[in-house]
Amino acid sequence: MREFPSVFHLVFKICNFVLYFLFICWYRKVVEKTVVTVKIPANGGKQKSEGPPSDFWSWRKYGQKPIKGSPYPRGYYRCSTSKGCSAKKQVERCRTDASMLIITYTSNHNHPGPDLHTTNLTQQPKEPQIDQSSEEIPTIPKKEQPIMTSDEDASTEEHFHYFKSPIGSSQDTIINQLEDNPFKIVDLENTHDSLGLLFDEEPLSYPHLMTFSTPKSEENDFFDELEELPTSSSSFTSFMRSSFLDERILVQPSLI
DNA sequence: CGTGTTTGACCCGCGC
DNA sequence: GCGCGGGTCAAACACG
Repeated sequence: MREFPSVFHLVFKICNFVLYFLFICWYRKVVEKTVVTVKIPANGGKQKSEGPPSDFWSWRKYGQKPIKGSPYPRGYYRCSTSKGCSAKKQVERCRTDASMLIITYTSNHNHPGPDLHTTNLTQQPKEPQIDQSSEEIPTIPKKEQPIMTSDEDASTEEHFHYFKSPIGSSQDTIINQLEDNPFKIVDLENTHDSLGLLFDEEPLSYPHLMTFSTPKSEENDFFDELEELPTSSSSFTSFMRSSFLDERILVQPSLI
């Protein structure tokens, strides 16, 4: 009769393991997306500053599709820095706030990024440009774009505000970290209008995107947790907690 | 000539 | 099964 607790414990472990596995599947599918909103100047600018600011990767556009419910198309970019790199990103405009760019990064770079120390900001690698002659920005006619000097460009760069969401857009929620309200959860679908104001408060640095969480670390977490599996009944929740903390929003005001 | 963009066609998942 | 919407492919084209 003393076997009962051990059998029960074994079943519990198996269930725990299955839950781990299911969670990892879900986690990889959903959380591996990194959503970045970019605030661009409302008064526009020349083409160079219209696209997302450089993240030091080289991106190649491979498609563009109109999105239902949005007047702006979505551009699809693939990393061209290295062949075989599966890193992708989608660039679209906020449907309600044309000054907001929503960049969704998927997958990860499988190669080392360019050396930031040797990368001159004035000589940034080619970045996806949102050609104003195309339909990417239908609201800003090309001829009306004011010609900006390089200094204006530099100042424009400071107007880009970045936001990294630990949860993919598929959940329609983002977590916004502000000084007064660090863990405010915002419904993305309903608060596009407020995003600009929200993110104006906290400029984020872009180089984070160079090294956003990799599957390797997640795998390590996964196997590390697997090793702990028999020891704690609350390991699942702690794992989830730690995993989400690892995917915390990166806010670095150092570049101010 | 190499690289990147454009754009229509195609594929696939999902809901009805 | 069918239609729809999102994502990708690939040929044509542009550019330096």
